[in-house]
Amino acid sequence: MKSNAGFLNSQNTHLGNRIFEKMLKDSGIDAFSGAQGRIMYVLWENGTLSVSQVCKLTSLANSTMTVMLDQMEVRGLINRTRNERNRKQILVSLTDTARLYKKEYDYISEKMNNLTYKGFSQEELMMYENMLIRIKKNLEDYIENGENND
Amino acid sequence: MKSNAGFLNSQNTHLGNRIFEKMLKDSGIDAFSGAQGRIMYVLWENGTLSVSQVCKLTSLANSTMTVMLDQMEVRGLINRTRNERNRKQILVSLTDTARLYKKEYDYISEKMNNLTYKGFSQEELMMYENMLIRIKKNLEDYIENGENND
DNA sequence: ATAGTATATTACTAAATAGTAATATTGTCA
DNA sequence: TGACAATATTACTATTTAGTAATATACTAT
Repeated sequence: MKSNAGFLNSQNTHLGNRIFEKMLKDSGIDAFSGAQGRIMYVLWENGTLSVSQVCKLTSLANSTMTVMLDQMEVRGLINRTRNERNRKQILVSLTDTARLYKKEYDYISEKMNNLTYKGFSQEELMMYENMLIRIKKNLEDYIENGENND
Repeated sequence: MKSNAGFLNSQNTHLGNRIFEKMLKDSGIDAFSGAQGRIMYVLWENGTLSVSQVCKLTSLANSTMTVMLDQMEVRGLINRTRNERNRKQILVSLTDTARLYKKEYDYISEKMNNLTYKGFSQEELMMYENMLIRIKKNLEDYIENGENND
């Protein structure tokens, strides 16, 4: 299959990240970055999670996550506690401070969506999302078992 | 507009990058990385370009580009020469060495596409690409002039 | 000629991301 | 009990990406 969708995607990621970081900064939010916001997002949506669940839901590597959680703990955004029901796991939860930022984050996300998907109908946006979900599944499947049967 | 397409996209980027880097490594390619490959890609496709054109075509920031080109020059992948017709510009061109890698890069890209868009019809893939192009335009427009008229 | 603009580099700082190898803790199962 | 697997941290290294401010060079237009 020949396509430059992957390249386009990489471009959009760079552009989008730069815009989003600037939006946060311009909104006076210096308590957290875009990358930290994405981790907070899965915690806002799902409540308390184990570290590996946060990795899974953000698609970040374990080595990345430990570093990010360290920072966020120091900045008072998350707490880490051991899961008493399965003491192998560390549970990550948002602090009250972090919870306060949800509204502002949602507002900026919406602004970001408005400019990113300008000209898209509801149907088109849903179609796009569905494709992203299918792509994600393909990539995850490959990482889990596909590497060995090319 | 409410959507988590941006979040999905960020996930797919992480997963895709990890897979692609590993594919390069597993293919024995240690002469360049995925990020460098994307810069080489626009040079393979367009021939010699000025630095700002490479920035534009990769959607990377200028500060990123200088660093990347420094590395690639040291590794013998690109040359920099001053444009004699417009001596403000530096022209970036691929070395013969870099040109040799095109076939292998294309092969790996195709493998990457096959797994990423598994289950997609030609029409769906084209639709996806078209949406990415529209999104890119929206983001570029915003960076160029939209920041001041929200 | 000079002022302003465009192009690019230099020289920083900082953050995000991933990989690896070693270690600690805990749970599971034979 | 003892071996193994799962979960997470620690302690690195390296790369990618962006921002900023200063500087150099070259073109343009008045």
